[in-house]
Amino acid sequence: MITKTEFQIEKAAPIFKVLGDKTRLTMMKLMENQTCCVCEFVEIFQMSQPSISQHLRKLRDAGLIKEERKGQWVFYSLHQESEWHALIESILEQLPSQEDKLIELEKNGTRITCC
Amino acid sequence: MITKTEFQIEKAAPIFKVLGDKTRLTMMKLMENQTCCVCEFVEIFQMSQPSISQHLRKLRDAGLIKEERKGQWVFYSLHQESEWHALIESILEQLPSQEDKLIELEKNGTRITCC
DNA sequence: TAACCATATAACAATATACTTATATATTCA
DNA sequence: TGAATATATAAGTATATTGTTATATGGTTA
Repeated sequence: MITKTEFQIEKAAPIFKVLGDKTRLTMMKLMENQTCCVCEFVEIFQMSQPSISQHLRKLRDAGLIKEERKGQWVFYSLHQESEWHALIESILEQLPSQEDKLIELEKNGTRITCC
Repeated sequence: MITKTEFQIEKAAPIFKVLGDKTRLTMMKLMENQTCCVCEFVEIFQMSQPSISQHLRKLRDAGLIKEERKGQWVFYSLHQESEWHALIESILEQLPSQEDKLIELEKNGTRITCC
């Protein structure tokens, strides 16, 4: 017999797995306070666009973020209505701000066209 | 240049990765309130002893738990002095109790010799 | 409509993960 | 000391993960 608590911990583990990658964890921290565009992430992480898309997909499939299309751009932000949102917030607040990465973009003049 | 915040999030991601497995996450929740013996885990998870040992090693290598040998048995418990302990506690308290798994052992009469 | 941009998906390769079985090590006890 | 018990490690295998390049999709604009 599968008890309720077993079910819950089995649902929680994949949430941590998806957070267990430095790219995705940094993405989540960046989205803690703002909506981010795919092309921003591509700049920030210096990683191929498909790779960024695939990371975002995992976060979205886990229900942690939501997407919003605006013209040709897609913006991602935390999915506030997620059943995991309280847990996620309590985790993110214990991680250091990653806003310097956005500021870095400004400085380099590699700020993105879309935003 | 690697900034301090980059370093920290790069250190945090592997912590979530190690929690991102249902066996290890359940182990952590069980150890939240008590010290557990390897053989208990073997019974609870109905998994081979080497597999249990390997999971415990990952938790230990991440600095999340500590071991204490008592005779032929090895007991594991949360590593309270870990730099991650506050984060870990805040996570575990949001997960459902797994104590029913220990109670189940009692009922089945498969309670372990060591404890 | 055609060219162009942003994003997603597909297919693939390299590496990591989580089991398994076999074996080594450490401790107890007869 | 030798057998028994508990745990750890090694080696191998199947599967999962994360990146890549190539291509498809969707929206914009000339």
